[in-house]
Amino acid sequence: MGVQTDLREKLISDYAKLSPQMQKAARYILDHPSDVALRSMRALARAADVPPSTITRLMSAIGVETWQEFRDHYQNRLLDQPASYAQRARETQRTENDANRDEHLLESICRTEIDNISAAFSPELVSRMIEACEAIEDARQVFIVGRGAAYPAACQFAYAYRLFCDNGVLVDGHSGTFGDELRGIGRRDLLIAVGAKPYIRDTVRAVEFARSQHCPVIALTDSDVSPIAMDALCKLVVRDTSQSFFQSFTAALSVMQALVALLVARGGPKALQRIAAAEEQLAVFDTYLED
Amino acid sequence: MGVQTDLREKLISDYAKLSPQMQKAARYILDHPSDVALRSMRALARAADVPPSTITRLMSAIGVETWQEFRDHYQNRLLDQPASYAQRARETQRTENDANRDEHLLESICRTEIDNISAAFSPELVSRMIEACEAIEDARQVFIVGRGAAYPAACQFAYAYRLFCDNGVLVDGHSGTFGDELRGIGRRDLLIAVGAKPYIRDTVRAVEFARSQHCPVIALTDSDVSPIAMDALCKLVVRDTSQSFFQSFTAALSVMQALVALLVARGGPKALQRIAAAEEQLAVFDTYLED
DNA sequence: ATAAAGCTGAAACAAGTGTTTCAAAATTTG
DNA sequence: CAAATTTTGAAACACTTGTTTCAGCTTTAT
Repeated sequence: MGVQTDLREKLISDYAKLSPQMQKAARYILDHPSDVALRSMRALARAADVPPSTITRLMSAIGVETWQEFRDHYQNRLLDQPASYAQRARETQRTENDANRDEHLLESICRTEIDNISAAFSPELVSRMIEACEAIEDARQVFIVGRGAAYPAACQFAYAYRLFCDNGVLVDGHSGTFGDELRGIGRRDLLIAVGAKPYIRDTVRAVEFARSQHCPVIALTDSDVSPIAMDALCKLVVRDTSQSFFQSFTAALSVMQALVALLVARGGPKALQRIAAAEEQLAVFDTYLED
Repeated sequence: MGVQTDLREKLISDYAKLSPQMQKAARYILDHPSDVALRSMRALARAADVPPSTITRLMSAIGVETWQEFRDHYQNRLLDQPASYAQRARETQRTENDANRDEHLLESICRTEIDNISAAFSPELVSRMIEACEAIEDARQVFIVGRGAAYPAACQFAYAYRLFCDNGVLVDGHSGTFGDELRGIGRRDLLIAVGAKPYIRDTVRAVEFARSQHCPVIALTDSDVSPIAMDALCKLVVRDTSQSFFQSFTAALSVMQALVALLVARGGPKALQRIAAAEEQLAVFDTYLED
């Protein structure tokens, strides 16, 4: 059962009880952990100046079934994934009885969602989000497009953005065709396009049109080579890994919300003031339930 | 120019000139860089759903002699950039000047979002989600309501749900008033209501109306005592903690997506069949961009 | 010293690796 | 429409992989 003992610690504590050759191997592993993750067992054995069989013996000595298991552990450490994702996935597949199947699925979804979010706030993405903010702040008008499953994320941003800026336009095709809504788009404007595979034709067309009018594009999508990301000023590539048939737009939504938060933070008191005004207006329309 | 050309950039810039299969491979590599460093070429090919030869061909297409060379490049990248999330968090906390203020904010948003998601998949919520699924499966019609900031989450569910069930209705007020859309709601139906503080009057009214018609309610909201959750058959209470002025709907969206995944999983092959049919229909309408 | 216990490394193994080849299929061209 | 060209994936390849086996080599205890 999954007592997630750290194999490195195990290696250290058992070190004294190992045979000389195994100690040699163990020592090399302790000194060169990344070799375990990246090189083959034989290559490691060569580097440690030890026959391959010694490594195998070392494995069983520290209570590890197979080299694969050991390597997986080190690979996950390198990726900074606290729990062995692959291993857990296998575990989940094993217990396939009907009673716990649903719980397993949800647990696995949870892990995936967290992974997706973590990846979305990687240092690289963070700096790209800051770039995106700068572009948004400089834009005359901000168009937001997202169809199908990506619509909610686009919608979320548009809704929040409009509470403190009045230059946001959600291109949703509700009011006639796309062409109408994008009319007049130009180099001083900005298009935020959201979409993952399968790419919806309308979204790609909107991006292409914007580009043809020299309007810069911020792409929130699933790949660097997504058609939406082509020639984009700023590519916000997020994971949409999911257990189900549908892609997950959780990370996309999260990034959208983060952009809003960032814009407000950078906007200072002026932004907050505008939000207050917007809220007041909504209150006038009796939108909210008073407590 | 530098021998140290970034192979990733090369892959992106040459992407358009590659053959379809190579694009498939290139795309997988771009989306899963750590697979290059950690897994074997054949394993990667399998994951990318491409024959091994395609990878070899891709190598020569981008001017790389051998897979080894390519892999080494990615391994070095992985080692150079140990920017583990936790580590980075500690680093950033040290420097507290204005330049890093944005990074800090995003960092903190990330943590909060992960917390929100984790809480949403707690054992208690998991079992409630399973209850919710059972209710949805038994319902004659499934109405989904969510206004304002909660609209995207409602929308997301409605979109996905409609791909495999035809008894879902998104109550969004687009087609006239709420009253119209909820007409005929009754004890055999189900209302899924989404909303957090500040509660929007329309949503609460919809819940009250449903209740008056003896229609059970599933509430996706921020508190057990939220007006939306009153007398609900099933309360899915998620956190919406956020660094910004706006609540975060990430957890709500995630739960919605999880519900969909669960419904599909429980629906078995029949559900998948329906999805296939829906996809086909979308293809007929030329919705998607072909690859 | 000598038998018992273990440790060690060469060799053998089945399975998996990266690469090349080649004929069929798909696409483009004339 | 057919011919020329490109693209594709299965098969074959030589080699490496992780593991097991086994005979020789310590070491140790009597």
